[in-house]
Amino acid sequence: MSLIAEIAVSGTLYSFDMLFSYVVPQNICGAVRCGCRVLVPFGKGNSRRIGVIMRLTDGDGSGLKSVSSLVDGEPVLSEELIRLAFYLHDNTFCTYFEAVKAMLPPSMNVIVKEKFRLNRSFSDFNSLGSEATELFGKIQQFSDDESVNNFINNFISENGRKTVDELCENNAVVSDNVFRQKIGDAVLKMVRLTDGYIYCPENFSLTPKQKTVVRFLEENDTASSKETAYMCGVTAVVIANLVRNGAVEEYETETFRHVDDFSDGRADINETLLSNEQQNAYNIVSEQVHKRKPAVFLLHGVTGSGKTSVFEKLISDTVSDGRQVMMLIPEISLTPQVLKRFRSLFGERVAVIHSGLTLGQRLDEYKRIRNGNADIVIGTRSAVFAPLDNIGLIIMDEEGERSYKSDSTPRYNTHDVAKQRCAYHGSTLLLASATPSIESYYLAEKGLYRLIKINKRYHNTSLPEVNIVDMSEERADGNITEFSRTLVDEINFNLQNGEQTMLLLNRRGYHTIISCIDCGQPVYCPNCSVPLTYHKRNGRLMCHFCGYSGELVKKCPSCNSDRLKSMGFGTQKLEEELNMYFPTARILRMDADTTFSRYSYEKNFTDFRTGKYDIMIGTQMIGKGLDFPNVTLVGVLSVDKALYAGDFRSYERTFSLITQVVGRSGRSLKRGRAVLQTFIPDHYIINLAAAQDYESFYNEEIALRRTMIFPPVCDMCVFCFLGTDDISVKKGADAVLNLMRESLRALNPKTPVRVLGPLKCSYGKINGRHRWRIIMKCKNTAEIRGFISDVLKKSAKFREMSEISLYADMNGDTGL
DNA sequence: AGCACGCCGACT
DNA sequence: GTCGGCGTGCTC
Repeated sequence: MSLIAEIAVSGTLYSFDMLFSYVVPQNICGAVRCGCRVLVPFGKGNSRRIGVIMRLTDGDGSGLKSVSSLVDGEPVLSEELIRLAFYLHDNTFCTYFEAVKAMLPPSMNVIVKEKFRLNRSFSDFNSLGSEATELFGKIQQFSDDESVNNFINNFISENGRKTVDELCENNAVVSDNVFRQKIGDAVLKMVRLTDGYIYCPENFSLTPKQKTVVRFLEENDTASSKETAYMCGVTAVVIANLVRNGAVEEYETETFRHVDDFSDGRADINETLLSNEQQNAYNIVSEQVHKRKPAVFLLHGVTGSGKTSVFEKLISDTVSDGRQVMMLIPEISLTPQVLKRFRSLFGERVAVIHSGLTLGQRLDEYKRIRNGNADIVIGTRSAVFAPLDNIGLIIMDEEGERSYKSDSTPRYNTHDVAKQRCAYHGSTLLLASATPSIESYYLAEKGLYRLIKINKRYHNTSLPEVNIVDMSEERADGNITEFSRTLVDEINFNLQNGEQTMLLLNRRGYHTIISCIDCGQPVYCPNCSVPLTYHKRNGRLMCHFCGYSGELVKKCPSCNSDRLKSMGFGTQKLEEELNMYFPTARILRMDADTTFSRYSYEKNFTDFRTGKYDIMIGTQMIGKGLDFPNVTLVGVLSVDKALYAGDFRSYERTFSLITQVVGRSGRSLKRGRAVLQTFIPDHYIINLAAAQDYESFYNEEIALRRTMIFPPVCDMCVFCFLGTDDISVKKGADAVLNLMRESLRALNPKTPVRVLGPLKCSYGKINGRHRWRIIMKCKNTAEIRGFISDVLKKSAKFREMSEISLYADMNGDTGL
């Protein structure tokens, strides 16, 4: 009998993934525990791979390979998180290792490197075969360890590692494992011209692209590599070549960001005063938290109802009961003031997890949580895996946001993971939003979630007064600008009264695209099926999906006509019109083009809040969770297109967007106003959003979902096929469709399963990969998940699928 | 995905 | 008689 470890091994494909069993060698038996990372030999070549021990059993180890070495003294995953990894594996169709990896901070991605050295006292040549003896002879010619290591590594890459392994087994060569933890590499790569170039430019012969870069650096002295590449419209290769021939040098700066900003001082939770409705919500949830039994609440509060104050009280209450709190928010970079607020209330007991931290900082926060030094965790989606061991309460703010659904492997839904954790810890899940997801409200209606409402705004201000403006009338009256007369009047009113205005644009219409007057075709990205957008800042056409950048074309690529026009409500046109209407207004433009680093958002928002601007203009991002007390007017320039985005959730999203952004208006003492510009003023979504009438919207929408059979009435699994050749991707999808039809006949599930497709995805090509999808309406049961897993595994062996990748996504986006 | 095995053609 | 093409099958 020996100790057997069942291990989630890295680098496996879903089609052959499983837990792999290894014998634990005697010398590390005492130290090995579940949740520890190990190094194991894998595959024919026995290359070393990292893995995580998921189970330990006693058994017969004959025929099994042995664990090579132990990486961690202490487990990196608790028993609960290991269970959660199994859950992720079973529910999101990912490999065991992918599931495990999602729960660890990114800096735990160790890179394993094997380092070889020669045993110089080795003499037992009789035990070696002829090839091994010959190789040993060659290795002996190197005098230092470094060259020995290089030679052996080269030998392995050319000849495989069989002979080297023989030498290792006989102790002629020793293999050490070197782990390189990737931490602290969150630095910004900067470039500048070298002194050598500045003094003697004539010594360098440069290609045209290199010249652009050099000219750019002459003007700007220094810039980040990324920005330089962006501004010059070149790839990183050009810069790398300049570095190689010595004209440009690279250096690094810390991406500086103050996480621990306590400058707001200390705040006292007792100063938070609750309204009757808030107090009632607090009482209900708090009572449940103390019961220590899992339960889910849906807090539906109108915009500006002060949900955050309820959260604060609940958090304080839960931690004083000796339990931990997790607060999840959709996008952390947009809510710095929330963070500051929590820091000032709870100080260092708060840990923050989000992508803006450096890897080192993230690891520190992770350790603080694991060691029990932080009992309040605030973070985005991935923070749901925080290594807390005694959770009392999980809060999901703006629970209807789609960012809670992961769109890369593992494709989990944060709601479901949070529920798993609550079930384990006996904790309360509090979902909160002004516009809950249809799914959540449906479950609340069915009595599975307990619904709590806050109907009044905190300061008792009424909801904004909304004016819906029919843009077709404006056009008919000869107004061809994007600003209706009503909106212009309202903005002028605000300018005169020193009050602030926010303007929301639809992202699609915001970008300028170039299209041909003669054939009507827009200029497309060569890798993706989206039109390129014109960037004023670098004067180039760029693709937002793959990062392609090209010269501004002079001729239409489809018909060669030179009559091109810029289309869309682009930046330039917008600015011209703003200048025309409001020549003296101070305007803050928030878009990806002006804000290179996402952290300039924070500064911009602060500047806006402190009154340095009169008008803020931007896309979706300005609608989310921000609190600007002096904003009394919100203008929605156009969101019509979002209603027809081709996903069954388009209405839901548009309703939510309009409701949220209109709710930004008049959050303090003055009543707000809003102007909604639209070409379809009678559309019920627009009217219900204007009235902030969530319940009526829900009733309409759920009726629609029932007749059409869409979630939450059923579940939807999307099978997405990707590959370089469009026709073969379609063929692969067809083959898999056949398989599905056949196995479904044998399966005969309790609820009907409907399979649609294959359909081309709405973005038919991204990054040069064509995309097709099969949509399956079903009920998300263990049986159906087994079926899906089976289809994925079987189809990987199809000849038609050899060059095509496939993933399944349960209840994700169906349109993409 | 790697990696090795294996079964056929073209070379010394 | 051997080198190397890439089809097939496995990964504890």
